[in-house]
Amino acid sequence: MSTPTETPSTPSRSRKGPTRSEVSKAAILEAARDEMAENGWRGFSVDSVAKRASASKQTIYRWWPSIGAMCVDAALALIPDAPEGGRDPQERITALIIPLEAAARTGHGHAVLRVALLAAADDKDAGEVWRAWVGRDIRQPLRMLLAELAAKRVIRRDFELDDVLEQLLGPIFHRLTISRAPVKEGFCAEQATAFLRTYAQF
Amino acid sequence: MSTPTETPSTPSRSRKGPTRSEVSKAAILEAARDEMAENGWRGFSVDSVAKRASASKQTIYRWWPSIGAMCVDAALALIPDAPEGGRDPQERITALIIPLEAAARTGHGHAVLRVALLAAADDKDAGEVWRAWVGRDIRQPLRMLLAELAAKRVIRRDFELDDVLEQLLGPIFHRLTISRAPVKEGFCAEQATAFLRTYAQF
DNA sequence: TCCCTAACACGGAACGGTCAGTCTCGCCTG
DNA sequence: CAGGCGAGACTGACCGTTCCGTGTTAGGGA
Repeated sequence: MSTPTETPSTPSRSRKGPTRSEVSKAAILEAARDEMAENGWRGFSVDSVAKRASASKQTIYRWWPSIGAMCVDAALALIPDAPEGGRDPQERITALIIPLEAAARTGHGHAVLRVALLAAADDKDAGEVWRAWVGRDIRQPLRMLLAELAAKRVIRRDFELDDVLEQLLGPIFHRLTISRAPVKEGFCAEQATAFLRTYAQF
Repeated sequence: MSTPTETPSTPSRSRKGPTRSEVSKAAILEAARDEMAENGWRGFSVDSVAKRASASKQTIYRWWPSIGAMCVDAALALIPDAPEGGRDPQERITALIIPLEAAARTGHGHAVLRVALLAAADDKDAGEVWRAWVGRDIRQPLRMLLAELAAKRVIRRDFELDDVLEQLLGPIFHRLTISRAPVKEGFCAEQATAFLRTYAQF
């Protein structure tokens, strides 16, 4: 997984007492994913997660500032690392977003990602966790790549980075949340192709 | 407004007793919009809507099968009718989705639409109401239009209608929900342009 | 025409059940 | 001995439903 922001604040190891149990944390995230898939966002309950993970609610609130932040972390753990992009511009753009597609292609991942997106849109903390991840793993590398492509005259220079991001991510998020249709293989590659056609030089 | 599906089932006028109060219904929808904008989806409560509208919860559940369905109806009432599209393909596609942009361009509309989208993604009834509206007001006219453009060789024939829909709607929904940035004028026109570039004949 | 009555909408209030977020235990670990 | 842990109590809020008393309307009998 792509180290989902250190948000679950691992406490500094310069004090007395036991360390926080990574075992409990993992059990909580696992239970959270199952509850997310079963009950959606509004129907999601901390009590159920605690019970399913045989953990105490206190432990959950020790790791995360809000349940939304926990939901996003739980989902981010399903997203694999990005592959090495080749030389082809289309391949390199696809490589940035294909981890999302990979996570979304199972029924479980589809549902978990949906709830995480709902959390990110509905909960302040969750939104920050999500945007931090996107910023680091997608937006930043995308910015470098686009700058390079613009310099090479592969794409036009008059683009707004965030507009491009929305064009690449919007469709797959729409599919995950509103239409709920399966994400077919190559979906993200299509978005990359569409972007290149849109912003091709002349 | 674009008659948001008759979903709030207006009962047939062939029975005894008083008619349902359209005044109450309007007050409820108004109150619902305010609560949506203030509290988001998970923080949204029926009790608060009832109190704010000086209505009884009974009345709410008489009109709508679930609070999600009510939220979607409340938001749909903000969406104006589509303008007449001109002759230009780009204009005609833009005309289909610009009502969404118009509704999203105020702070209030932005927040209300966001919650409606969350409801549609999270609640079964709400999702049906939303998809029914999109199907009637956007998907169906879009299908006709695309068929015409394909026949005239303006666009390629190998497109999937729902993929196009996602490409047109995904970015604005992403902006409403995840990035929460203001929707600038011409946003939808850009999506239409991007689509035409992507699917242009060769 | 007039009025009675059954049927039902309304606001308000209450219900049992669930949940969030906090707190307190007693135990255990480093 | 500081602090994590599971367990569970607690308060206030909420959901979805039900009941109440009042008001409004169509249909029917005189």
